[in-house]
Amino acid sequence: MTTPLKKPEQRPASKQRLRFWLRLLKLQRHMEAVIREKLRAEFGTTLPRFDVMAALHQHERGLRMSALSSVLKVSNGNVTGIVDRLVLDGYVVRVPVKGDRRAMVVRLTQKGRDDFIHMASVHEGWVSDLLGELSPDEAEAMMAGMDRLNQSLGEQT
Amino acid sequence: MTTPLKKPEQRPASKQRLRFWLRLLKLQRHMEAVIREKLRAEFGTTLPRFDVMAALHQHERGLRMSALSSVLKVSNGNVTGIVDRLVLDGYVVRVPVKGDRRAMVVRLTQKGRDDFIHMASVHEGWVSDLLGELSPDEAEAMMAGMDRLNQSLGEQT
DNA sequence: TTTAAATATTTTACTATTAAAACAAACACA
DNA sequence: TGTGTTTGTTTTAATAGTAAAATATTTAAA
Repeated sequence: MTTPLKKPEQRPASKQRLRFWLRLLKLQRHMEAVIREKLRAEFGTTLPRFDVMAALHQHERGLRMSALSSVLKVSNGNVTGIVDRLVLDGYVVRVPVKGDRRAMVVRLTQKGRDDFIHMASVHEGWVSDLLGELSPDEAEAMMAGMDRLNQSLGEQT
Repeated sequence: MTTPLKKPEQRPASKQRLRFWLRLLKLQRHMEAVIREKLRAEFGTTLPRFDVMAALHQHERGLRMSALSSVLKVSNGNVTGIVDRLVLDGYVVRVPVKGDRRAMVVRLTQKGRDDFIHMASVHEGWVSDLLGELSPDEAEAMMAGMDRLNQSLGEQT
């Protein structure tokens, strides 16, 4: 123990980091709530559906179910349900993988691609508006910090 | 239109802010996943339960259901279910409000208080470890940015 | 080649989440 | 005093999320 007195500042670094985390959570939750609501109101869709479509848009050739859940960092069973509903609505297809009868590749349909491109551009505007307070330099500085944290988190676990 | 040329950098600020948002999400999701898993493994509880208990711990006198959902920024119905389960397990109680037979105040039980205090201190350690890369100055600088953003979000909506 | 282990996905059971509807009680006011 | 509106909470129906079990297939090993 380095501070044997009453309770002057027991572990300031730890308290500060906790405050940091609570601020981050507040910002993230607020932004996410706004984006969810706008996706619902303007496009009748949801954030997880948007996320799946975004991942598939980045990987034109499609992704296996397991790759999709790993990219999105959610469970396999979760992705199964979301993809089921996207298939129902004609935004994605499940394609059997030649040479491995267990696996399925999920891919955007043309309709899925067209709709996503439109939604993504509007979405970018929402995000930009929400972060309007941020100057480019400030954004860059904070991103550097977040990148370091993300990297250190990747190394753990 | 200010940039009538091909597509040199259509709206760089907007792209940068989008990247900022994706970094923030990644960090938040990773940290949240770790914390969820630890809460489950070490304490057999969940993040929403922890959040409710944290809110009630800050408000010793208890909170109405509606105040609770407003503090946590989740829907009324959501809180109903979480509180139901916390009541079942003896961590919180619903107390009728004198003078308004519609309302209920939710409060921590002694057991709830004791357990929360213990969990909260361990939780603080987890968060501190996850953010170990962050220097105090850096944390302070980033928090200032997040505070400005949180404030500007509060003003909108 | 049969068997065992690993892999890919889905299913199951449960908690969490929302929006909207349903209820009950309080309030406003003619 | 009714009666219509607002307020506080729960219920309902749907999607989302998890861990764990189940299934099917592939790979490895004996």
